Amino acid sequence: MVTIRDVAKAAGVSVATVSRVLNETGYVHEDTRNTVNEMIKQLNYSPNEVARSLYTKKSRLIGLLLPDITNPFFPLLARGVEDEMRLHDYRLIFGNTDEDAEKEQDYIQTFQQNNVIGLISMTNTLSKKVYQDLSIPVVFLDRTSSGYPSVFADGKEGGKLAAMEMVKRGSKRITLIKGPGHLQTAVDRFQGALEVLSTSDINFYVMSTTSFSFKDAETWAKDLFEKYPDTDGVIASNDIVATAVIHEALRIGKKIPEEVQVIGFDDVPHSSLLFPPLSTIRQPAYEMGKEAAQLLIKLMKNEKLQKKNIQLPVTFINRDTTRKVDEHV
Amino acid sequence: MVTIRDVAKAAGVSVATVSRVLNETGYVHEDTRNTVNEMIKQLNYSPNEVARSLYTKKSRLIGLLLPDITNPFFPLLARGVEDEMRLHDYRLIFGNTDEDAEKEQDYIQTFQQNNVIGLISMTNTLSKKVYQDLSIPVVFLDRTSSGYPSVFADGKEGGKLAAMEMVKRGSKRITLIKGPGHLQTAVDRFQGALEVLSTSDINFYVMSTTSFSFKDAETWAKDLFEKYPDTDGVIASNDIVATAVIHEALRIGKKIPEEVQVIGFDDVPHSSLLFPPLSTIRQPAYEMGKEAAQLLIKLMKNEKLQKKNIQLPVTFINRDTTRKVDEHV
DNA sequence: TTGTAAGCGTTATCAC
DNA sequence: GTGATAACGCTTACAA
Repeated sequence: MVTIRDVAKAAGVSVATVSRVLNETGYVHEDTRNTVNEMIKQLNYSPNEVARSLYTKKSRLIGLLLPDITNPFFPLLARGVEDEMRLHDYRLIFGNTDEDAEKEQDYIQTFQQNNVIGLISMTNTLSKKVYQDLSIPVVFLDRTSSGYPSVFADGKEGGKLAAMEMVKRGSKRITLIKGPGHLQTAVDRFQGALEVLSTSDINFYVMSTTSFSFKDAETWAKDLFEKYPDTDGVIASNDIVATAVIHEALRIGKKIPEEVQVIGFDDVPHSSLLFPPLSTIRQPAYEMGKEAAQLLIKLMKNEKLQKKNIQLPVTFINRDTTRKVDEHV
Repeated sequence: MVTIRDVAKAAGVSVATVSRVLNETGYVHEDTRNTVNEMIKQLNYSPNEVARSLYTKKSRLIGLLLPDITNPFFPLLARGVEDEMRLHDYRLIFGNTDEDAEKEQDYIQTFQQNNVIGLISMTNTLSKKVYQDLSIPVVFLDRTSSGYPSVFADGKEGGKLAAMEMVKRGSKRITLIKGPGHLQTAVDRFQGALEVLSTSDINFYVMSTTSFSFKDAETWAKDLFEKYPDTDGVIASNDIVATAVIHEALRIGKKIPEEVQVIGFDDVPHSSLLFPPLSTIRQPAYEMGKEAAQLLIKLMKNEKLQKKNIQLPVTFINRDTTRKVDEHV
C-alpha cells in the first residue's frame, strides 16, 4: 500500500505539503504542486479514506435504507439516489430492512460506526427518537416523518386523478382499494380518491387491505369480485395489487377494460409489460431518488433550504386497462 | 461520541483491558470483564469501526458490483448476498456499473480506499488484471472469469431443457434467440439449446441479439415474426426478451401457446404476472446470491474450498406459454 | 511557502 | 491479569 509518506518522500517534501495539494487547502507553490501531482500519478497513490475519516470524523459514505430491494418500486428510487450521489463522489452503504425495526436499528448503527455522513431512508418503522439522536442529516424518501426533510410524490393528487379518470371513463360502481393504514403515501392516495368519489354521484365500495404483497393481493382480488360482482372499475392501492386484480378479473372472464377498468399506482417497470398493459398513476421514482440525494447534499453542506419537503407531481398513464375517451370533451 | 477511553475510565481500567474484553483476546478477570461490559452497556458504547479499520486494515464491509439494480434479475441476487452477509455481520457498499469499465474501476477504487475485505461482482467489463491487483478475495456471481471463484446457474443445461421441453410439446419450427455473445451465461444457454435442436429433426432458426433491453427486444420480436412468420416456438434469451416476443405475438394475433410457444430464462418476479404467465427456465437467483456470499466468506477466512466454482441447477417452470403434455408418456 | 508534530479511536506489543 | 504506549495514515495547528 502506497501512503502519503511515500509520495512525500518521492517528491522530496513533507506529508503536510502533499496533504495540502491533495485537499487544495493552504498555499503550495505551483512547482511543488506539480511534482507532487506527478509523484501521485507515478506511484498510483490514492488516499486512505479510513485514515482520513478517522481524523475528520467524516467520510464519503451515505447510508441508504429501504424495505426490500426485491420490490420493483425501490430499485428505481435507489438508482436515482445512487446516480446523483455518484456525481458528487459519494458512495452508498445500503440495507434492506423488511420494515423490521431491529434490522433498521442495526444498519443505522453500522452507518454511525462507519462515519456515514448522511442517511436516506425509505422506511420509518423506528420511533422518531432514533433519528433524532443521529448527528447526521436524514432525508426520508417516499415516506414522511414529521419535522424531517422528505421527498415524496403527490399521493392525494394521484388518488384524485385516478378517481377522476375512472369516472370520466364511465365506471359507475367503483371499488376503491385502501392500502396499509400505516403508510402515509397509501393513506394520501386513498383520501384523494375518496374525496372525488364521495362528491360524485357514483356508487363505490371501499376495501381495506394491509399489505402490498402479491400473495395477499390475490386473495383480496378474489374477495373483491365475490362481494362486489358488478363492480365496473377498480382503483388499486398500487401496481402490484392492480396486477392481482387484473389476473382475477381475467380468470373469471371479465373483459378489461370493457367490463372492468383498473387503475394502479406507481408505474413500476413491468406495468407496461402486463396484459393488458396497466393504466396507472405514475410516480417519478428515479427523479424522486435524485431529488432526495440533492436535498441531502444541501443539508450536509448546511445550505439553507427553500423547502424541506419536496413533493413531486404524479401523472396518469393511460394504457389499456382504462377505456378511451375523447380528450377534447 | 463515547470512546473506548470513556469506557475505560468509567470502569476504572485501561483502554487495553477494554479492548481485550471487546475482542475477547487475551486474559481478563471475570469480574473486570463484567464491570467493563456493564459500562459498555451503560454508556451505550459501540466501537468506532473506522479507527479499528485503520489499525487492522480490515473492515466489515463487502463491495457489491452489479450492472443495474433496476434490471429485475439483479435485486434477487443482491438480496441473497445481503441476507447471508448480514448473518455474518458484514455490510455492503454497492455500485451500479452499467457494464461501464470506468464506473466499475471507480467503485473498485472506493472499495479499496475503505478497506473493503471482499468483493462480489456481477459484472466483469474490466480486464482480469484489475481484479488480480486487488489484495482481497473476489467472487463472480452470474458471471465467470477464468481462474476466479464464481457462482452461476447451469446455463447449458437450461438451454437443453428449454429446447427439449419445446420439442416435447410439439413445436416444429423453432426460433432460437441467441443473447449477447460477450456474456458467458447467454452463450451457455444458447449452446445447450443448439445442441438439442441440432440433433433433433426439427427445423430451427437462430436469431442473434446484442442486449437484454426491452426496447431492443421489441424490435427483434417484430423482425422475428416478419422473417420467420410460421415459427411455432420461440426460445428466448431471457425473460425480458420473452416478454417482448409475447407482446408481438399477441399483437399480430398469434395464439399462445396454441400457435406459438414461448420459453424464457431467469424467472424474474414478474414472469408469473404476465399474460399468459411465462413458462421459463428458472435460475435460483436468491440462492445464488447466498452461495456467493458463503463462498466469499470462506475465502476471506482462508478456508480450503472443495470447489471454486459453484454451479446451481436450473428448473423448467411450466406456466401458460407452453402447451400441456402428458407427463407420464 | 513549507515542515514538525499532535491527535483522531483503535489494537497489540511489551513490561510489570 | 493488567497498563503504558507505539502504530495505523491522514489532517491541521503552529512554527519556521
